[in-house]
Amino acid sequence: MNAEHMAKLFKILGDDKRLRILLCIGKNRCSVSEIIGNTSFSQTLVSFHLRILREACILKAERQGAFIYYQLVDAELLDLVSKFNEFVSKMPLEIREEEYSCPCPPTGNNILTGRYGKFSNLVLKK
Amino acid sequence: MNAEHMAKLFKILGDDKRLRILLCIGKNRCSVSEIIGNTSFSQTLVSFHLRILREACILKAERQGAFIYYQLVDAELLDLVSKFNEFVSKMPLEIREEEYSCPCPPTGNNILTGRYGKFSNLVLKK
DNA sequence: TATTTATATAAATATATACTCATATTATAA
DNA sequence: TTATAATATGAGTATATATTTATATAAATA
Repeated sequence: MNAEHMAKLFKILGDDKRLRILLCIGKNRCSVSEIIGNTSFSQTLVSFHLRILREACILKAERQGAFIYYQLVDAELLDLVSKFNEFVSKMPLEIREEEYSCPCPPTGNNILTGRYGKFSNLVLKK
Repeated sequence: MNAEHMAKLFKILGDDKRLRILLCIGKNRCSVSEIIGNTSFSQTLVSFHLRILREACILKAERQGAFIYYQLVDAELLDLVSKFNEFVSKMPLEIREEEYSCPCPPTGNNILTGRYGKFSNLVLKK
């Protein structure tokens, strides 16, 4: 596996607004106006993120009159994202919270003391 | 789909060094020393990233004597990452390059002029 | 052809993230 | 018990990324 290449893709997906733009487009073909309307992000912000997605070859653009339509280069990406969504929804809550911090170590304990992990109730193994 | 939650996970995976640490651990159980040895990252850097992965509930830690062993909380993540790897390896080269910039628009042209996209050879559609 | 609509872009700013440095903790060995 | 090995952590710094601001381009319309 190539960590560098993957990290680039993950980094691009690792922004909630960019993801919302991607999910908004889905497997369809959307004009920038539609995206702005659906997300309520500013025009410049949408264009900024669309450029990033386009330059990463995740989206392709096509002008039609005054409008520019965007769609996925490879729609399989959506299926992968969907699988990640299932995975995330099964994860411990912490990563889904504002200040996610899995209690590993949990409050009052320390990783160095041997007891941590919300679900494992680990104890020091000698 | 929850863009915010997914973005958090993608963001954590969107760092090549963190990914290399994850791939190094794989479905095994690795001491920090092993990770340092395999990656040749500094001890502090490895600990820094391990903390991030641990606090996101991606990794769990277990002390055994002086050593602390790390392993995936849910090994299915590796399968997902592997699928992403396949996807990335099929992508146009640009995202895999140092300065990835899909020629959309390509050099000399402009997205506004209607011709861009390495593989689509798009022309203006009226 | 002047104006408006749709969109892009460069540059400035704000914010978040990665990395390093110095130091602390725990366990083990001498 | 002291020293050493394994690891963690807080804080500072460097770097990258997101967002906004101001402006530009292209097409459509008046």
